[in-house]
Amino acid sequence: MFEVFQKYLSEKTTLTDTELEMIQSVSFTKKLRKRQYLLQEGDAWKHYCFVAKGCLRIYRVDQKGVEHIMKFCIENWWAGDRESLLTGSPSQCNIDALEDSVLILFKKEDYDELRKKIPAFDDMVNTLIHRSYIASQNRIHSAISYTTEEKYQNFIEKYPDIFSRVPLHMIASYLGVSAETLSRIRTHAARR
Amino acid sequence: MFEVFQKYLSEKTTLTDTELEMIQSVSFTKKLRKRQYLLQEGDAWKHYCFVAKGCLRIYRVDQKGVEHIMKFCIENWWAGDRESLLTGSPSQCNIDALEDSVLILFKKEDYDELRKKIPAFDDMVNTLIHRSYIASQNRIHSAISYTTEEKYQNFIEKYPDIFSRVPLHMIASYLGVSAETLSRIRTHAARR
DNA sequence: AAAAAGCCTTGACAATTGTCAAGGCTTTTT
DNA sequence: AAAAAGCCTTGACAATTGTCAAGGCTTTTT
Repeated sequence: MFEVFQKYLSEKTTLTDTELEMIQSVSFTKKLRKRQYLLQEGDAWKHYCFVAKGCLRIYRVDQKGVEHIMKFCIENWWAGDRESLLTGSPSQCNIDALEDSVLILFKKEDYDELRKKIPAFDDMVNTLIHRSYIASQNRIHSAISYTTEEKYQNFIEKYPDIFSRVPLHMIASYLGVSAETLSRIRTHAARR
Repeated sequence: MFEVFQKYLSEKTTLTDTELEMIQSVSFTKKLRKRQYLLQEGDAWKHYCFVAKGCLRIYRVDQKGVEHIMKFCIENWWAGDRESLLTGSPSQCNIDALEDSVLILFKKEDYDELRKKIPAFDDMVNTLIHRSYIASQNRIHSAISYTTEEKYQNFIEKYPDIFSRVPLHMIASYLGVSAETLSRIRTHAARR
């Protein structure tokens, strides 16, 4: 499965064979069956994790036991909890697999080492975090500005590939509305 | 006013006098009177901007003409639009001053040059973007998980210094609720 | 193959929120 | 000093949303 990651790298940057070999040598693969956990609340997260196949979901659970989905991660996305990774604190997130999945993992130290040794890799990672930040800002904008219907339409437009493989009640959770409300918005929208 | 930025730098990293001189030599100061604009929708944003004094607000305007506040920036915060900066596209944001303000600015190219030449500065900037991302994630969590009252309490806890100098209707906008609803939540909360 | 679990929709009703309007107080402008 | 603008609150009412419950369909498990 490393070839999926290799393809991803080749689309994002240019590496020599030696550099690619360095990257591969510190990577390791993990397979997750549907419903298995990659991370549970309270544990510290210490890796970088690339999704080569499948679909993960990152969520937090509130005091009432309700799950709130922070992110879906399909092929070519990165999963993990940056807060726990950066601060070393126990994670508030759970990550589990919505489908059987294959992941390419790096220990934080190895990954940081790669960034120091391979400038092109470092640049790529920099761009990545920038883009993640921008995506977050746009999601915040959606959350505070859009009506529920607009949030839903925006999600479909932006993530058609996620929309088609994830249950609707999870999309509702991601958008911050109840499953029933999303259902009603859908029937309402379909009628027009 | 550069000394405010210098103090900020000394708290975040360690630099030699030469490095500090390099940074100062490419920086420039801008003063903004209350209600003046730093950036208007449609213009490209090409700087990094540190707030040495005052208070700015970054907001977007929707189709109905309603403003939605993305961020408040007080002393020691960074203002700007990373999306426009990274992609070169025209900004969807407006930035204006809520108080008379003093800003330390860098052209993007100069800033990037500093990062290349000064590893400690580069590390600092890296940490900064990471923390910004984490803060965004937590705001998303608040937006999709909390009740309006919880969002409000969370804001006061996290940003007491912003809370005390910004009008309530702007905090309402930041939280994604109407000013009237926030007002009612406040009277309700005060009664207990 | 049968049973269980998961997913989505719909109804009923209560709770929350937005909108419009008005009024009082404070701050800014003239 | 007077006028204007900005800010916050409150009422009335409609619109939106959440919660609970039930039912039908599909997928997964036994």
